[in-house]
Amino acid sequence: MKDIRVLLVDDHPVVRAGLRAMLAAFEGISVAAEASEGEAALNEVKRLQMLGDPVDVVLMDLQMGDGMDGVTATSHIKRLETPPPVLILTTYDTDADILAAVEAGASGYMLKDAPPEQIHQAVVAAIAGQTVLAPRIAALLMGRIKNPAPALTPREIQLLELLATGLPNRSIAKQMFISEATVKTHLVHIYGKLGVDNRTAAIAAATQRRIIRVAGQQP
Amino acid sequence: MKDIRVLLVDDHPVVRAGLRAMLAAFEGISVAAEASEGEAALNEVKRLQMLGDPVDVVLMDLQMGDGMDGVTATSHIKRLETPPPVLILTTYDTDADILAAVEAGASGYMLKDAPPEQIHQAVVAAIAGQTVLAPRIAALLMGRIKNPAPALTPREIQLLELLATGLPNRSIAKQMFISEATVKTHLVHIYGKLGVDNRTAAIAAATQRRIIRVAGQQP
DNA sequence: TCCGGGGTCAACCTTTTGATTGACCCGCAC
DNA sequence: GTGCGGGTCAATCAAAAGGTTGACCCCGGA
Repeated sequence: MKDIRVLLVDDHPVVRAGLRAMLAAFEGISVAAEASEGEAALNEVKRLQMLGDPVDVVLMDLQMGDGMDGVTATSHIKRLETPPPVLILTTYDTDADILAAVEAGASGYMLKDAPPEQIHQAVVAAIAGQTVLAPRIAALLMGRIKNPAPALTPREIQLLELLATGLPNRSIAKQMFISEATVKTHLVHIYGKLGVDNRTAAIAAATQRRIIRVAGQQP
Repeated sequence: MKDIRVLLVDDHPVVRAGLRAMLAAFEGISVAAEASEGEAALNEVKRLQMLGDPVDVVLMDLQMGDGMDGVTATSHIKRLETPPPVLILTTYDTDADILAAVEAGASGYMLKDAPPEQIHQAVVAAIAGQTVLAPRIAALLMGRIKNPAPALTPREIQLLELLATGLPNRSIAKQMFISEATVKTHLVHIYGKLGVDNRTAAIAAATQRRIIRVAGQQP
């Protein structure tokens, strides 16, 4: 039987080397290619498909130093004709990342501190078409069901993240390519969902519920 | 000549495997042991010294899921009789732990996205007794010397903490038993010291410099 | 097909925040 | 005792943020 062909996407050479070494310990699996950034990853997927030697699964980090980020790359890959499953493998377990990644079409969400067997199993399960979630992620999602989720939209979360960096509405508008009026509209919605009435309280609430992460904060 | 003996300390199996594979590519260097957390690292150093087979250098991550963190572990190791050099190898360059790590006696500070040769060179330099800093870290430290610490007063920090919970000036005033005018005065001072011009940015700056801690944030 | 939600924008008005100036009290170091 | 920094307060004006209403577009599901 042919080996499972994996594409590694991570901006850290150390992590790529680690995954490569880790996967090498298992039978029937091999690293087809590596990419240090989203755009390169997309091109690799396309290139190998063109060559008739497609990757079976993509292991994708979310945080990328520069270049296209993991969520964007995932959604691009998922828009291909015959997209491979994309397994997110990242360091953090915040809502912002998870929701965006799942919406972008990711087949799973694993944390980097997972033991080798778990990562291997996740890869196999992803190829089988299953959705795999790290236990901590699963628990987090369960908790969210019991605790009526605020249900912020991706756009709102994106805005919230800019908000937390201390930008005024005007700058947020520029960065998001929308008008200040729209920023205000989003803010009103966010305040309503979070049950607050000012930006500072919104950041506090969102941080507490792990919807966003703030500077200097550990996973 | 005897191999350089390295101790790897990182809570992520993936990263440990990566470093191991990466170092294996170089001559004259070998991984003597691994630890997933600070206390285990300290014990490994002691154990190998006792066996008369001491490690020559420690590669230490700062962020540790649970157990003793990297800074604490470093200072413990440095209190041994014949401490090996400790090279910090971490993900963030915004981390306020940089200063703490250097104070704890770290011989260097590298980022995980560094290419293999750089990491190898850093290890060699650390053993030679040199201090090695990633270019980005060096630049950051320089900036911090030029821009000395803000030196907020206790009262200002207290206010900042209330600020971070999302309270408006009026409520902060009540909780601190002062007038709203005084709250504003304090805020102006805080903004000046932190180099910002609004409350949200003040929280972001104070959080990043670990002046305050926000909800949901780990120590 | 119609409806609803997400996303966008504008006008308007109120409230809050930010910036400036000036003032007073207190304790402590010089 | 004089000066200085921390802490307190007030008045005032300008700027930003918050709240409301109403509107348009697009898309996907009932």
